[in-house]
Amino acid sequence: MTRKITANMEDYLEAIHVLAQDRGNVRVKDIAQVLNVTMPSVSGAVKKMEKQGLVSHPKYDTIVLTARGSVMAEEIYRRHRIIKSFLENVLGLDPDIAEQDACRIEHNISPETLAGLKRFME
Amino acid sequence: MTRKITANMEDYLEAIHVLAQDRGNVRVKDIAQVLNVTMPSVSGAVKKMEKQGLVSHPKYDTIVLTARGSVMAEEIYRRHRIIKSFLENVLGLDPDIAEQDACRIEHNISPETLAGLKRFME
DNA sequence: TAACAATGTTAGGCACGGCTAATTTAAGGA
DNA sequence: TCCTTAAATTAGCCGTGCCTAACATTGTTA
Repeated sequence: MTRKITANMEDYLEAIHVLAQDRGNVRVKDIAQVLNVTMPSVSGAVKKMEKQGLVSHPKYDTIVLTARGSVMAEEIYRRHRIIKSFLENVLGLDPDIAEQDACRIEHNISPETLAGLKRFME
Repeated sequence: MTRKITANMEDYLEAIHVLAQDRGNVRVKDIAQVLNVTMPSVSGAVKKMEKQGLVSHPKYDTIVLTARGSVMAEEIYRRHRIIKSFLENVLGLDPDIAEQDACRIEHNISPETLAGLKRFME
């Protein structure tokens, strides 16, 4: 039932989640800025996510995560935080690099490895 | 000069490298088997890699890495081994899972993080 | 040597995800 | 109210990388 989602869509989902927390409402333009893509790219991605029931987006309006989208976004962001924290606090990496790497690794890590990282930090 | 390469091409390069070490000569079929794709997919990928000067591949013949391809493949495989070793020996993960995760993470990790992992294991 | 099996390639199509250019809508100011 | 501008959308294109179906080549074997 939980349809698989691409790494790209995970990025969009996460960006929306973070923007919503920071600024309240989320527009196509904001996402484009954060993800460093053009607005048409965001439009297309959001449309796809809407079909998958992850966001709600009335035309020309702001974008809101559905319950399901929210759950997924939080899960992705949770992975992100764990990975970043590990890189920063355990490996002692520069926060910017830790952030960058977390962004990419978060899409490709198994629950087991994630649990391993977490265990390690306690 | 070192043209950037996609994660997918890295997989192909690595597979060829490993196959060459294991069995000596490498055929389209072998790569297809290892990467779990069809032969036409391999044909296309190999053609692209040939254009980039990474492999040599006479029609209907075996595939051989060029010097440049070899250097890149070894570098990728080195990353792979470090990551796998970390997951297995430091985090104590199952070797199969460590292998799987290494395969995916190796394409998305910065030199800094890699160095961090390595440092950690000494 | 002729035919068959295995291997490889080509042709053509699909999904993803990016882009630019052109159009549409919404919102604010004269 | 009308007009300008910012934001968003649509249309259309491109590259990547996968697939199936059809064709070509190689090598083996009867």
